[in-house]
Amino acid sequence: MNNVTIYDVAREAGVSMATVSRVVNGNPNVKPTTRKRVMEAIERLGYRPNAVARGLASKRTTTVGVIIPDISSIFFSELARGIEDIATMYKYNIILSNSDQNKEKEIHLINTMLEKQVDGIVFMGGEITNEHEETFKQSPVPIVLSATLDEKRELPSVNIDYKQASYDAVSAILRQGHKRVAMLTGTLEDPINGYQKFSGYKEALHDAGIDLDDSLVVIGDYTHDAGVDAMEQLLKLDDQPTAVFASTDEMALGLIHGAQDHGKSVPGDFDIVGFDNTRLATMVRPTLSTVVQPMYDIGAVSMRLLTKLMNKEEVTENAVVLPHRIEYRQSTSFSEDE
Amino acid sequence: MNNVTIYDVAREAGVSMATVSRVVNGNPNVKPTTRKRVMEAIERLGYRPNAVARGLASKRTTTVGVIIPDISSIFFSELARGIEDIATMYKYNIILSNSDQNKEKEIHLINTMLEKQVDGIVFMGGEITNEHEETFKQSPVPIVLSATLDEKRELPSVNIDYKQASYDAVSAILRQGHKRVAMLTGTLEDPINGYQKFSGYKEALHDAGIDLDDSLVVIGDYTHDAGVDAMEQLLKLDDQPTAVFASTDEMALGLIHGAQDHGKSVPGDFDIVGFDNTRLATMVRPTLSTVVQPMYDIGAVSMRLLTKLMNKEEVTENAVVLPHRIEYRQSTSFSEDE
DNA sequence: TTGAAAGCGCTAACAC
DNA sequence: GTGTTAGCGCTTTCAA
Repeated sequence: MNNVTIYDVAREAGVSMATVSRVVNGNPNVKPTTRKRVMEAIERLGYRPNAVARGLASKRTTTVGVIIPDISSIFFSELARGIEDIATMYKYNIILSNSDQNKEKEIHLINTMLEKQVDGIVFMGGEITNEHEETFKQSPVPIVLSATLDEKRELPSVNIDYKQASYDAVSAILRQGHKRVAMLTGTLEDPINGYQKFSGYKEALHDAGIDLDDSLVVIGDYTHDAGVDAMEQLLKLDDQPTAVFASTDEMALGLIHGAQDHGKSVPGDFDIVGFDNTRLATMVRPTLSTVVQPMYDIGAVSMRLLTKLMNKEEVTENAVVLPHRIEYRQSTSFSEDE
Repeated sequence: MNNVTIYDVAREAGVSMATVSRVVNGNPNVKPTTRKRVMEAIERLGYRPNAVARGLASKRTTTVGVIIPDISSIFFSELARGIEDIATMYKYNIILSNSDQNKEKEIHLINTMLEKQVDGIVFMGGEITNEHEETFKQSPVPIVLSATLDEKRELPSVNIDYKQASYDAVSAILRQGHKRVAMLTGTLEDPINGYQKFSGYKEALHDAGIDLDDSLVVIGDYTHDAGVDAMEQLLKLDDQPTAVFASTDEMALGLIHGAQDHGKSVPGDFDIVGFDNTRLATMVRPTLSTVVQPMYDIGAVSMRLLTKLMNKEEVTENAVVLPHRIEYRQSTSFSEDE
């Protein structure tokens, strides 16, 4: 068992625990010969510092909490990897928990993590309610929102401009002469995949002088099957669309496959554009044209921002907005919009 | 800030800290009226127990470490979800770290987690070297291997029988009359995706009286592109295969797309079978026939096993082997092998 | 450059 | 049913 304490090392090396502590923590104020003696004692005894005791004494745990809707999602797991890599770089460990975007779970998880004395939290979620804000406000440690919108833009956060990205994608489609562009979106209750992206779609239509046609708007639950179903629904229309914009890549794949299942071809019969540029985008035929959201970077920047906040460094911009772009692949008959 | 301690609550409620501790920990030996008084004081003061102090005093952190090759992998993230769900069920939190299957990182991570006083570890990795075993042996807390092989079968672990699964898949293909069955495998250094699965392939061929043809064996790095490249390589052969078995789904998708890119059809020209049954298998056309590996369950069972070990419960079987089966979809021209 | 000593906030005997 | 009292293993002044 692991019962060697700093005290045992001190005795073994003939010094005080304070000195051992200094050596372990790389404090320069230790005579080299002493340091050597201590190191040897540590080695001999197989001493392993107890981070819990250290945390209690120092009030820092070098651990941050990460609340994520679903780690098995191809989208969020990429974000998580970005978070973890930067955390590792700054010597932090991560406590990871799934929330399923359930408000009660989210609040509960924040409290659990605060009990565990995390030094900060990265929060990925859906809607930020007043209750969320209340909880965030009570937190003694910084919290940054990652790929998650805070209406008021006062909380630290890292995102892209979803509405603008959506607007750009739909505008690019329209510029190719498409008159009937459908959208497969999330529900309007979903701030990003629903509200923001749909707003961009509407605005792009409006600016192109095209009326919104409700029959071209389908709501999906972000699964591949939702895409397949949506395409089936669109194919039943008398006046079918000639292009479809989906708010996630996975649904876009579903659209492509739904079309293919009915003998239609992409991009022959439909131009399809997705959103996110997950790895799925190149794992389909035709490969998917999509809006690039830099998931890994969003995670990485979120964690970097959190380290600054934890160190009480000066932060110029609290609400970081990363750039987006459109990657043209085979699912669209056009490939640039200059 | 959060400076309310158990002592403050005790004073506020007019009881001792021991009583507050009892209330907080749900100890039944507290008079209901007292409990109520304490609860109210807790509420009034906004007291939040400090899990670090509790961990130091009780020597239990209700936290377990999870070492994973890459959380952004569609395969491992599903496993992680299984682990996390069961951990939550048993009131544990998870410290999650990526190892990239790098031995030094793996060993380092184990030590870091032990410093943080985790109550147990779930380890996902590649090869278990002697150094790994040495480290595992030194651990004061239980470690279970998840989707990871320990040659000697002495460490707690949860897997399926990869070799048998591979054997079953290839045998099923051969039973359809295929004479030239190729395999896209990992390197032989990879215990599971390389060695085990390839062994099953060889044995199936052997039992069917077919000689191993080296030109039909391609090694890939588990990416979609590796599948595309492998198919290109196979298409150059004078004597082409009529079926290909891939050791992961993602590579199998690559095979399908590689064939399609060259105007070949699946399953017309090639029967393709994958391995894992990740969500990708149904996100492709034709949908992928594949060996079902219950990733979520492997994660869940691993964590369940760990809880038993942490509780020092009796464990009958240390090396758990979960069942596998083959799911037939559109990428094979046959659909059962009864 | 080093040591002594006082906590950090809680749990867990043990006593009453 | 409740209180007292040692620690848990470490960091961190403060002195020397």
